[in-house]
Amino acid sequence: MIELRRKLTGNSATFSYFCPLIVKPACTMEYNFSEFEQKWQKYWLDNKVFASEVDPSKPKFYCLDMFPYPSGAGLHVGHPEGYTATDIICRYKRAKGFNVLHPMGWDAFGLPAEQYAIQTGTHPAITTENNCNNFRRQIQALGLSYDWDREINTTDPSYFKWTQWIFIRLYNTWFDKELGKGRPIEDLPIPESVKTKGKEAVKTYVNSKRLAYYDNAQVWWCKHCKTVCANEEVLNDGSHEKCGTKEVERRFLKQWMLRIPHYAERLLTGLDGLDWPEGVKDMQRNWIGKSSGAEVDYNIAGMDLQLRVYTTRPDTLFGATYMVIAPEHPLVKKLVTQEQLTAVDDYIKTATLKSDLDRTELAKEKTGVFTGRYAINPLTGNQIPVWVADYVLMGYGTGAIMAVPAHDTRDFEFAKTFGLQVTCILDPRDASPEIREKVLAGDACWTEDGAYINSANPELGIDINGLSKQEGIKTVINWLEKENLGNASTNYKIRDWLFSRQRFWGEPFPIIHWEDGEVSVVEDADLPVILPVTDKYQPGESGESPLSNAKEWLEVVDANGRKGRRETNTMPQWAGSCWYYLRYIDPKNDTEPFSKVKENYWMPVDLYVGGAEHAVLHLLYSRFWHKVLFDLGIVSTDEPYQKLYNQGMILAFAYETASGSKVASDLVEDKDGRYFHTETGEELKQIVAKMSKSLKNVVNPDDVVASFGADSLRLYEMFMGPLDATKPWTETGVKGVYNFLKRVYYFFAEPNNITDGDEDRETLKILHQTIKKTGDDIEDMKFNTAISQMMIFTNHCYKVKKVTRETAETFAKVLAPFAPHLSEELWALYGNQQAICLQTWPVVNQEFLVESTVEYPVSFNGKMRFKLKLPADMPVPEVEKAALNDENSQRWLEGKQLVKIIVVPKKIINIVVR
RNA sequence: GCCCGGGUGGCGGAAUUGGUAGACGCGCUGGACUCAAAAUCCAGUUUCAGCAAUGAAGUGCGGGUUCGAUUCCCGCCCCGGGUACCA
Repeated sequence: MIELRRKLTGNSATFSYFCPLIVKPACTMEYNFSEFEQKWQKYWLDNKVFASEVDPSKPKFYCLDMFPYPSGAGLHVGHPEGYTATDIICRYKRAKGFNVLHPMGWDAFGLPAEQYAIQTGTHPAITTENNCNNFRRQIQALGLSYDWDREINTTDPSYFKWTQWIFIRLYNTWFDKELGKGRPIEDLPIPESVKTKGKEAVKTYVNSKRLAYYDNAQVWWCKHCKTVCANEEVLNDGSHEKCGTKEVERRFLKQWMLRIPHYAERLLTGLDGLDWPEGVKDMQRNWIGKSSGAEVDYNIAGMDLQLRVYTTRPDTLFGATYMVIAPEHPLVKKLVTQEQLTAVDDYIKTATLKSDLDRTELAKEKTGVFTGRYAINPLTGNQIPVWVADYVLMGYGTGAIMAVPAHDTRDFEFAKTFGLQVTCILDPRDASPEIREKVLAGDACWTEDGAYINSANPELGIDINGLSKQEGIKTVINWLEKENLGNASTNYKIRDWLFSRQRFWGEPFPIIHWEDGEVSVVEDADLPVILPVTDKYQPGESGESPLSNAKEWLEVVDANGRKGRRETNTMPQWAGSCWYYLRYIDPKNDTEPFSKVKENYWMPVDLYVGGAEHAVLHLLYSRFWHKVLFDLGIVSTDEPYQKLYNQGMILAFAYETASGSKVASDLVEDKDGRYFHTETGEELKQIVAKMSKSLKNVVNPDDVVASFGADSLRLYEMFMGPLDATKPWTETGVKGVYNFLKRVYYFFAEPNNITDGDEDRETLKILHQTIKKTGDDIEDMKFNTAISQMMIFTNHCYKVKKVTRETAETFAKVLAPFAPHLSEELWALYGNQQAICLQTWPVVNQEFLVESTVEYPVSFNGKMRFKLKLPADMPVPEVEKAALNDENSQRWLEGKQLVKIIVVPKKIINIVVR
């Protein structure tokens, strides 16, 4: 043992300094990963090696992982994928001299702990704590370089105190449309007309401007979960994404809502400056759904009434042959004629009920009913019927439309169903003659561009025939504005955010409802409002939260003896994750959410890595809160996350029969790459599917760590393929990288392989190529190719059999971000005193990378035929000569005529012959 | 329907300001070590033809541009994700 150390450290005098760390290298030739992985994890943790503090002398790097919900099932192999990627980057950035902030925490409010409480009576806080402990243990076993002093937990009162504090800020903010920013509610100008109506009117007015408000809302209610869910939590197939059941229905309930649409434009334009995947930006743009067009007033024939519609195609106004108004539209009652009253009433009733039913009926047959009224098309002067139909939504635009059936598929379907007139005003000149004929006759719908026809009214001084679409839209809008019949207008699809849930395990709202009808927020000094002690977690059937059972907690009395009740709804799970990246900056601060100085130093997040499932909701909500905080001067940046990256999903192989039914993996037998059912003998097809308990193909990171070590798990997850790709897990793949790590250990821990003296030139070249490629690839997040380069280097070492200690140490530094435990072990084995994770990244020496000769591929007519070694600096004419005169060329030139020769220096030679 | 991704050996995947297609790994085949096995090491491995040298084909399909196309253009097919009466 001593002999070995002496050899490795090269100098017996240094021996006494050998292990300044509490840690000793294992110094055995076995790749005994479990021994030294635990040892180094303990060392990092005990010495707080990855703790970071504000240091203006260094460039900062804030690297954030989407924090997990600590479920009872523990970590799955998907978690370590993103975590390893960020860990590699953080370790690399530290080595490059950055001050790195890399925290981890728990998004721990949520349904499962609460459901478990209902079943077993165990308080969710206890379940949550156990799960967090398990998650922390599992994550620490992966050797991730988090600063654990910054760990946060959204369910901790010292955390959600500030979530409540931010809610109060939202409540006390209004959006100034002129300035395009949020401002304190005290600054809200109250119009004289409101003031004269008295105190109540002022209060109502102010409430109507707050970013957070309490109102009756038509909401989705999940009968299974006994809670409301946001629109976006109800999936296409009508099921609730949290529980998967289809027991979702419409209800009217008093709810807290946030006016996120006020920030629609800011949320949209803010995307432009962000380094995010274009796909995610597109999804957010679609979600915000900006469109521009015009609002147009239609006079109702025989009434002193106008009906306002929103259209993106004012240029098609000449083709508007009827109108449709949403069933919930406030003017329906006024509009409908006596004769149509019953029919319309009936229709509205069914329509309201219908929204309770499966909203995704594939056969979306258009329904509707005539109101008995006619509107007047302002351009044609024609009377056009006004219908009520549920294909027009109250929540978008003005809740009424002008229908242009010739050029809108929905309107066309409706017109055909009810025999309404179809007038073509866009001639599809470029379409096939058959289609064109049908469109002109009103027998087909044409939604693309064309040439305007029937689009002039000389009496009114308007004519768009012959104009382009752009000009047409502009001309009609100008005319409408001049005639005072309408104006240009912009619309957004994004709706108010339903922000309350009838659950126990969430942040209580800092709100009190007083007996006199006043609503007030809890004073900052009285925060946090903690959850009551109770043993009743069951929500009520009709929408009351479990909190309404906690009498002592619920009822409050103010100084004047006025009685009040606390808000019993709780916040949705999104709340805690909306701002957690800010709390990491200063997690123990109990006088403010975070120090301004620290915030100013660390923000924005430089890199945010997580799953694409949060592409819209979490990331949009979070940006919204951040912008409000920015407007109030609480944070220093307009956007929270500068760069975003989505890791792909890790799937597993699964098996199915010819008829498509899935077979659990333990019933599958592999015979030379073909798969058979162990019981029926039937041949099965291998497919790629999500890991699931029922398919018995779930991989537990604990098992992988136990069998192959944390470094193997880390390396495999990075080696599988590009980080953003979806890819299947294979055990043989893990063995592959495990084998690589063993080769590294066996070679570099073997004293006989490590020499003194000058390094071989070829080895230096490959070493420096490896430093360069690995560093570049880490910056590009192309970890799979970085690892393959390290494999190439290791394979080279096995060929040359000996490397210098300097080479070995340099390679250990390059490997360190990927396989930190093994690298620390080797580094200590070479007698180094300070941990490798504190070393600087090796510098690439260009001198070793320059090639003196180039091996040119020589092609004939683009087909590579042979290779030719030539000096790298040989001028092109000489390269041509050398290629043509080479003996290998003769057989390809024989009997052919040389057309030309192309030489791309240092790349290729192509000879064209005929 | 619309909006994004993506299609390369038996498998995971490399390679793009157009320049040797298949790096690296898995699997497979052969060899060394061993009484033997495991482990390890070494060699081979796109397909087809051939003992071989070598030749032909080849990056979802069909065209095009080019000395040269996985890469660029046009038209399709298939797979994955998002979204859906948003006027």
